[in-house]
Amino acid sequence: MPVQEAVTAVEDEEKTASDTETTVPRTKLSGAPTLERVAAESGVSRSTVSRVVNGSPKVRPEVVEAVNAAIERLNYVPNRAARSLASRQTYAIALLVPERVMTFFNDPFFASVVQGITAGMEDSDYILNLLVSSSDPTRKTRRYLRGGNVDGAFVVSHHAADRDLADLCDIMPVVFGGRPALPDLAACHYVDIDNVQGARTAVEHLVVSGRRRIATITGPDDMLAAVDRRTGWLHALQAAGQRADAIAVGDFTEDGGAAAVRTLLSRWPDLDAVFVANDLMARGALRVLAESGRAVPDDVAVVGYDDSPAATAMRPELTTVAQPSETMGRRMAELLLALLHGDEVEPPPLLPTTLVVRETG
Amino acid sequence: MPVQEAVTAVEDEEKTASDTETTVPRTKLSGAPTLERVAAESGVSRSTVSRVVNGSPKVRPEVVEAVNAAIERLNYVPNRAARSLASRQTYAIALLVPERVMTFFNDPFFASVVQGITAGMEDSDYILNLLVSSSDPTRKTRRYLRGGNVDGAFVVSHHAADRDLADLCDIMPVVFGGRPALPDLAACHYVDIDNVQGARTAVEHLVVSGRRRIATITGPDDMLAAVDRRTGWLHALQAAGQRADAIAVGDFTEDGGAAAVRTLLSRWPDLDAVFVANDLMARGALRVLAESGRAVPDDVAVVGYDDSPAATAMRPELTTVAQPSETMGRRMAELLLALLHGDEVEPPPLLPTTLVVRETG
DNA sequence: TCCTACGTTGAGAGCGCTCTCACCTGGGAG
DNA sequence: CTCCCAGGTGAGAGCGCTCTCAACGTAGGA
Repeated sequence: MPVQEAVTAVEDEEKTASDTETTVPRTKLSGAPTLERVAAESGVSRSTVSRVVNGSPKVRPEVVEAVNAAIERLNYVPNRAARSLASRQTYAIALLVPERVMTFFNDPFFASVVQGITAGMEDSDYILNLLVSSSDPTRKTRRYLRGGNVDGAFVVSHHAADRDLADLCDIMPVVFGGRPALPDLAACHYVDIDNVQGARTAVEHLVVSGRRRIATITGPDDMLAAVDRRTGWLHALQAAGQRADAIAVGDFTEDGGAAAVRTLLSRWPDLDAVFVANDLMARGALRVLAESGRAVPDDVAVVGYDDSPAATAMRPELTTVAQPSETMGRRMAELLLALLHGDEVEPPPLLPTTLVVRETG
Repeated sequence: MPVQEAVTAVEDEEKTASDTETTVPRTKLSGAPTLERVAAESGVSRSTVSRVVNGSPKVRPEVVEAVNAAIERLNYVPNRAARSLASRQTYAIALLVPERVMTFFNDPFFASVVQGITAGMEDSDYILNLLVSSSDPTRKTRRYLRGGNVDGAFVVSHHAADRDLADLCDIMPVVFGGRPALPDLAACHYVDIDNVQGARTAVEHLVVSGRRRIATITGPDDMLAAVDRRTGWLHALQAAGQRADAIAVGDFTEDGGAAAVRTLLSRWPDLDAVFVANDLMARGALRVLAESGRAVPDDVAVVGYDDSPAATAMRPELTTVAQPSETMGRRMAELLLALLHGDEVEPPPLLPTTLVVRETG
């Protein structure tokens, strides 16, 4: 039966060729093979080829095979724009990265999350559109997002309290990395790490090793991760029947950590352990502790959070809480993909952390 | 004159509405306004609206105004897929990030470059597609790139020696961040930082401050940046009439730097300065130097490269070479945009570095 | 034997836009 | 006065795909 079709194909090509002569093509017509071409090549209709490409079950296996062979032979790749236009889906997902995160140095956490996301999307048809938005998202970004250019979005951020982001959730499925600090949590989806448990485990470790005056250096209160870690610290101390009053607030930077531990030392000179909400601050703390003549971990134990490369770069090496950042990215991808697929999803569980015991506590 | 047109618009809406009743729309038809709609609203043809949207000069100013008003009123955003399909341009650019770079994210350098790129693209119609490719780029990535889904590509990498990437240059404009280690350089475009001059300046600084035995710790030979830095070191020493034999190869990690400086110390115990090809290795070197009882900078001066946050985190603070990473990203964006626009471009000049003198030399 | 049902397939109408071309004006040249 | 040209405009044909619907066997039941 391919005879007639083969003729059609030839005619087609000739017509194309002569068209080329007369109408002057805007770009090389020779370019990508189309569905039409594959149809001619395999002797079926465009519709059937489309079905094969999209994995419809209602095509005879032998036809599927023939079409796939033709696709292979022609090296056919579907045209995304055409597909989008016809199906009203973009097969694109926005990856929103607040500018702050980009400049936020040395935080391999986000890089890992993004890597997890990309890994999780690998087998899907979706691609990622990188949007680095400043604190005041530009007209371009907004228009882009509202203009129906993406089917969904990831938000990778520490404090995702943007008003625009909340609205975004109404237009398309959005998955946040970390519980967003949004008023209406119900509307949006997120994957989070169990910061409370992570901190709690760290502090329990300190308690078990005999520490009796355990302070903490927290992050800014507008970052939920920081708040959660402090809560974990509190719970562990309450469970152990210890006082939980030695708190200093840092800003997640090394200098902030240094300043915070100085405050701590002056108000609670008898402290014998500090749980620090991230590694960078822990480094600052270590420095000040050394300057003040206290031995780590003999006089004061220190436990950080993140298990960043900085942790092993310190002397002594930092005991810290490792976060499953890449897993987080993967879960985010899975969640969004499910949402996009229209599946009924339930909130994914909090991801567990791991305490990495090194030299400081 | 809008009377007749207004009627048309109403009819249009009614037809749409009744269609909705009978044919059952796949998605809410109410959705985005189309060119057609804007045309009806402003009483001109679709063609004219298209001209206005694309900034054609051959439209009467008053018409332009009327159309823009309608666009504003309707909150019209052009449909990217339709535009792509018709114009055979995608208005998308691939941002290729080798996986290694993601994991190797001790390096705020890349984050800055990416930020520069996004900043440079802000005012264009193009958007970025993030493609994190493993060393063996997946089928998906390849197909995506060859499938005509992007108009151009950025490659952000240390060693861009991929064979696939070379081929990519034949299909579309590609701009590399850093001179690619490709056989046929002529075919592709890049923006690079003047590593030779950066290193040379650093070493000259050492020479001027009276150092007489200046060693270097280089990076791997397959990274052009490393090779260039070593060349700069060589040139400076030759110009100063000093011996240039004290070389140890590192791997850009802290431990690599430590090992390298140990080698250096054992073979050239009289060295009084080390130029280290990146900050991370410099940290390792500093540690070993301290362990070996040498004072920095009194006995041995150390100069790093990158001016990463790590530089200021060290004690003593590291003298190092700052790279204009964000500028590099910006230039990359400008270059690719020009290429895409069809402009005749000449290779951009090497970007100058800055020596940041701190405490180590 | 006819009718219905099902499983496959093809035809064709768009999706929203760009771009060519033909058409209209009006003004200057012949 | 006619012709031509140019700027400005609209009509209409696609771009490559999806999706509905109708048409086609073919097989089962009445």
